[in-house]
Amino acid sequence: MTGTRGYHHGDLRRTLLAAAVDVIEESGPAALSLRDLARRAGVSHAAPAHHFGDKSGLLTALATEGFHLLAEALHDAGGDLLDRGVAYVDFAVGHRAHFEVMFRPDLYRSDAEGLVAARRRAGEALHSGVAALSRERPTAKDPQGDALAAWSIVHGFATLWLSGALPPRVGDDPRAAAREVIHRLFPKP
Amino acid sequence: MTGTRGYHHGDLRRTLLAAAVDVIEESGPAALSLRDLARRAGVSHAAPAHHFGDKSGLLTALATEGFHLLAEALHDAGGDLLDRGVAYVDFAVGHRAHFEVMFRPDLYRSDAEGLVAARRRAGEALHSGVAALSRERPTAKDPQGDALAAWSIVHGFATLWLSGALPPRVGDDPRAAAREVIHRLFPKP
DNA sequence: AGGGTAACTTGTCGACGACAAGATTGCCTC
DNA sequence: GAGGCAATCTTGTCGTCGACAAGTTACCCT
Repeated sequence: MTGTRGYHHGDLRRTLLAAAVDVIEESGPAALSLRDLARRAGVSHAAPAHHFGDKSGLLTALATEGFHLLAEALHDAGGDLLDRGVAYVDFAVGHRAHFEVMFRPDLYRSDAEGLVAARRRAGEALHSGVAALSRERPTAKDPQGDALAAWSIVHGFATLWLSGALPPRVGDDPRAAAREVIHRLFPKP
Repeated sequence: MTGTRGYHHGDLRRTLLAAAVDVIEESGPAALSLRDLARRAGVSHAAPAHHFGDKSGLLTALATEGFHLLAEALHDAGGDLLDRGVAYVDFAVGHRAHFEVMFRPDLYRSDAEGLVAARRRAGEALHSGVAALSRERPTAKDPQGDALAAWSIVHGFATLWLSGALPPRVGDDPRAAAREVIHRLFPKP
């Protein structure tokens, strides 16, 4: 059913998205080409347009998928704020292609219906982690400010890590390094 | 001398870089086209190649210029860590085109000679701010970890701000919002 | 004055994105 | 089980772009 033989591919949409992830992980979003994706999937050069409309349609789908995956990853990380922060970084490193597209709204249609919903879902998962913080640290006066600071520090660390801008001494374990960085923002007794 | 008349443009290199900044600020780096820049400057479609070799050459020059500007901005901000952090965010917002290219190494030649030097200069300006912190807070045990956390939080805030991902309630003054966020990482007595 | 060289032009090629129009297949209904 | 219908994919084409090659112009220096 998912075989590639025959006139109908069977699962071309998913195949194209997976190929896009491969290309972006190898060479970045700038190197993405619909014709190349079609070649990798073994279909004609115009086949992708049927599923995504145009290039930004494909990237919209990729970003939407990314926000859903991020929301799930944050959910699975449990209620602890530190763990959620590490999960955020872990998602960025483990789904680098999705992450690189998600925060580049000039590449896709940021007002697309499914995307808006997925982004809101991820945003809520992000905020509920900070709500847990307010419970365990009653001294916190401004949970929204805490949320912004937490989001900034994990997002910045992830972005710097992915761009290769960090000095080598940071090491090669993003989870451990992220944990230390987040710990500085919310020190535990 | 800098007039556009005659066969020789006079200052084409700078004109092209300025036009690239305009395009990127309007539509992002993905929309950049050498032929469009040439049209804006009133020269032939192949003129840019003479100055920059190819597209990544132009973006290498833009990133190099960006790192120099960032180093100067950090220097001018003075010795206080908080002020330097605000200056970092202010640079990102005020030179959004440069900033967006600088941390996207897949767009340019990250091993180019001038670029490596400029990036190191900016890195030193970033670190010397944290050295000042160690002086005023002798309790700090790990200045390199502090530097990484500080860089992460300002870089993350700037990136989120530029991507438009922040909720509207953060307001429209990036300097003030950045100051609050950084203050959470390094609270003053 | 004149030659050398940097700066710019014209011309061309292959690749890409987008669009149009046609071919094929699975499915649904009667 | 036969016909029709819609979704899926193909072929063909156009304008634009990046890159390269080869030629042209103007500045500069002695």
